[in-house]
Amino acid sequence: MFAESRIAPSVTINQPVAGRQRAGHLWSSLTDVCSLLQVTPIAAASTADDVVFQHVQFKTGQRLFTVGQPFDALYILNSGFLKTVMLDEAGNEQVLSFPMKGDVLGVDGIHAKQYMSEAVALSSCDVIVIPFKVFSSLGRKYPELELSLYGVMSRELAREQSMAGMLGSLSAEARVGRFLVALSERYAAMGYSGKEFNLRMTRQEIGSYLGLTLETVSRTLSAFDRIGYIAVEGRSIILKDMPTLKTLRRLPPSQSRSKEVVAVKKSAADVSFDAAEDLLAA
Amino acid sequence: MFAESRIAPSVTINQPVAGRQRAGHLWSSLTDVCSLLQVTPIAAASTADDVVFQHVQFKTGQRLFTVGQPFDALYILNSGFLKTVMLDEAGNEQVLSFPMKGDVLGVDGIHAKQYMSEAVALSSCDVIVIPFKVFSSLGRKYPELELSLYGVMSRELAREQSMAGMLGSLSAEARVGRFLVALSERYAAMGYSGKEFNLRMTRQEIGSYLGLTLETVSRTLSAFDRIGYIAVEGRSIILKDMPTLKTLRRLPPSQSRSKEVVAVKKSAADVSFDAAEDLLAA
DNA sequence: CGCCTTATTGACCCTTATCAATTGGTGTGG
DNA sequence: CCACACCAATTGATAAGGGTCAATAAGGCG
Repeated sequence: MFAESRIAPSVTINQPVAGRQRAGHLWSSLTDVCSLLQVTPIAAASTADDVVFQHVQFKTGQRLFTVGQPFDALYILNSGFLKTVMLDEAGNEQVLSFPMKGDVLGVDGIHAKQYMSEAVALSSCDVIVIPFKVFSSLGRKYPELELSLYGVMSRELAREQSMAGMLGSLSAEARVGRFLVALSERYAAMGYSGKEFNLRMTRQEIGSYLGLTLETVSRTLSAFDRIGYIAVEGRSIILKDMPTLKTLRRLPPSQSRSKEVVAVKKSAADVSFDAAEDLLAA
Repeated sequence: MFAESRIAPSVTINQPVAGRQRAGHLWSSLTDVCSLLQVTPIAAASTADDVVFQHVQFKTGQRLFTVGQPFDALYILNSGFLKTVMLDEAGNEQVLSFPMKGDVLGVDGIHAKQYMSEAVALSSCDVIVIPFKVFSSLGRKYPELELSLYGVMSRELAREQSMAGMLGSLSAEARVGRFLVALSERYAAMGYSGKEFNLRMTRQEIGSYLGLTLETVSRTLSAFDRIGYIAVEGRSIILKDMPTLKTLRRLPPSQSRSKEVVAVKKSAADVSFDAAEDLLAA
């Protein structure tokens, strides 16, 4: 039983935390949760292995929580794929993120005591439920733990910031290119192939996430394929030129070049710039 | 001394926390900080009035911290105006926010132990420095305090999310309109007039923040003025039709209308829709 | 007082949204 | 088991929103 609940972290990182069976549900220990979060296991945590967290399964299309629902728990994704969405005043969905294994969900509900977004399963999912009350009392007991939540939120904030930067200043090609590379890196971090993978979301959802229409996403993918940066066939993607995809030139829309930094890094930048022009010419 | 350091919250909200003079610098108590953050004063805080936080002054153009600088403190803006910016790979500035009194700065540095953005003074500023070590130990002593940091970060995250939504789906007019209204509401919350105020930032900076060019910002403001939604003259703004500015129609770019919600709220929505068309016609 | 930054406005056109038609895939019911 | 319906994706035609370039005016600030 102990052996099962304490698999070596290096192994658990690349496959779902097994947890243990009890009363027909899966449960995870604090140690399991830490390894899932890639947090250096808390020294004292093993003494608290009696604290267990419940797993819940969701099928495609189901929602973990919805906008306005009272906030009471954080969720950690153990396996499967999700999207999180905001709803504007007209009820239109705007995709905010595509959480994957190890990601924390529901953080935006802490402030107003109700969730500000919705999390929708894009596949069968297994999530660990962390009641917020339990979490914060644990945080008091293990300062490293609360620091790690600060870390998670801070990272999330930084991600959202660079997302805003991207939406504000990059061309469609650059957005799609970076999106693919980001996905690739996350798959790779999970132990899957970073070169070949299947998209779990529709063009519509990608477009909503990137601030583009589904047609533009489709066209851009087709263009990338034609040029040879990738191979697409429906939702299957093979990346062939990640460096170029990652650095595709921003057509300088917010030309907010600080006058100090004008002619910086000519060589490296212009390589990807030329590549972008090829793309447009094709 | 007590009287000075514990001004009634209702008063301190609308004017800089005075703090107390000591060794040529201003200092604030924990109670002062709480009132600045609009956090319900911590019950036990008065017993900890020996904990004081240093104020620091910055002049226009100076930076509170820069990208890559080791993270060691959070900052709370006591008076003045700032911008925070990210730098892309080419060194171009992208404006992320325009912090005002009571806002917390530096949160994005927690995760990687170094600041991910820069904070630049747009006017003379007075900020309170909260060494993060001090903060987290205080958090352990006063759970309400740490909860309030969670709250701040969570709110910040939600703000950033709706910002991303706005960048991804709203027209230039809608962005500028909402920007003005948001500014207005923040000025009002600080006790200033929400109807008439001066912009503290350039068109360039507004554009960078909204994902537009300075020309588009300028043109949009001129158009608003022509129609009568506002009166502009350089950086002075008078809002004349806030409801319309706030609800200016989103030209449906990411037409991700969920099929359930199609013909919702006709009357209210179409009023602002018509208004938007007037704008474009003018 | 004069320089330099900021703002305004016009002309042009490129990128990307919009509208529309077609195909392929999947699931369901006759 | 096939036909039909439905959804995702691709691709083309068209146009407009907003970016780029440029010239001028209006402010600050040393």
